[in-house]
Amino acid sequence: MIYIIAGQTASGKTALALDFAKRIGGHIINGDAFQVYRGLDIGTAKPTKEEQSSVPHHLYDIVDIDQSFSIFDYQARARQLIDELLAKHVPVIITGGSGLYIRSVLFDYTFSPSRPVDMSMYLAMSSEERHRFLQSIDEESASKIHANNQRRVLRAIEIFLQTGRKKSEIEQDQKKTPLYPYVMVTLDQDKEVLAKRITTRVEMMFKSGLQAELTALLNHYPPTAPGFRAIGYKELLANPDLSEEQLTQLIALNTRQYAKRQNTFFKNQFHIHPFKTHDDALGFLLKKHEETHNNE
RNA sequence: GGAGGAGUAGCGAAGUGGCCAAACGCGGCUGACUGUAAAUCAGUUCCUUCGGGUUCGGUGGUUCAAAUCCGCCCUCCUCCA
Repeated sequence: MIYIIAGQTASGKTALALDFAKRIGGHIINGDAFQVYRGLDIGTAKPTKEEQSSVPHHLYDIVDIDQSFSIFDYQARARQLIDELLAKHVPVIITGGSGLYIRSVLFDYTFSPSRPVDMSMYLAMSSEERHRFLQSIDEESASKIHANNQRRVLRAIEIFLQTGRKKSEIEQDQKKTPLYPYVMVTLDQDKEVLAKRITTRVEMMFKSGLQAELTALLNHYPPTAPGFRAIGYKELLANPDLSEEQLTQLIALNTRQYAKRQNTFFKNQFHIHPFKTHDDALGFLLKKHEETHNNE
């Protein structure tokens, strides 16, 4: 059984995962796109060293900030890890806020090994032309992807060029049921409560030395490194003239908007059990764990 | 006290007689999501029983018709005293 603790950023996932893991002797697997980066500690609210050593943690700090890391890498590493742990009957707890990453592990998402293809011709097209081209090779995908969503249109074209198959066709062939049995819990704070928590958290990040962390990292990595696209870092890099107060507001705003998108994704893409409090969620998870234990 | 300028939807800001419930941006809300996902994109945003109703600082006028023109009042800004 895989336990998934998801929810919006700053909702209290880390603490819940820690408590639950300790109670059942489980291992925690990171389900967060930016906590995989070494050095991004304060801004990503990564579990502290002490927390990480109190329970086995996986897939944290596995790549450098200037390395690219994608769902493809995540899926492969997470699945391998899950298989190993389950084989040893170790309960697996995935926690994080990157819904798509978690989905790609649980469901039969298939990513073909990437083969470089020349996209320059398509990059040069207008978005209308590009969308029309996609229509000509994969009508179904074109109908699902808005012409303005250039990133997705391009990817659908790229898939076709790399594999010779339509994106829609590849997805058609995938199993629709989860690959692993799972229970998923989310922590849902009221909007106002979450907004306050986010602001407080951003203020804390500055107090803990977010600026200094970034400055130190910039001695080793270029500001364009993939890891620096994370909220909390990208704002600092893009707005060197803003005051700490203004930056706090900007980061909090971006975080709130991100939290909203997370909420939509979890609510609509998974079967979830939502809870408002840490204790309720923990109680539910423990009960679930007991049930599955008795069935084994 | 005098001279100018400004007050438009949650905020910023266009509009200066009819095509205005009012462009656009931000924020808010809802949604999509299969290799950048802490990303990218879409819809929506005065009220409504969907017939309509009530708006552009306030008020009184002019006009077939006013956010737009005129009078008075209120508030804010700049300059002169």
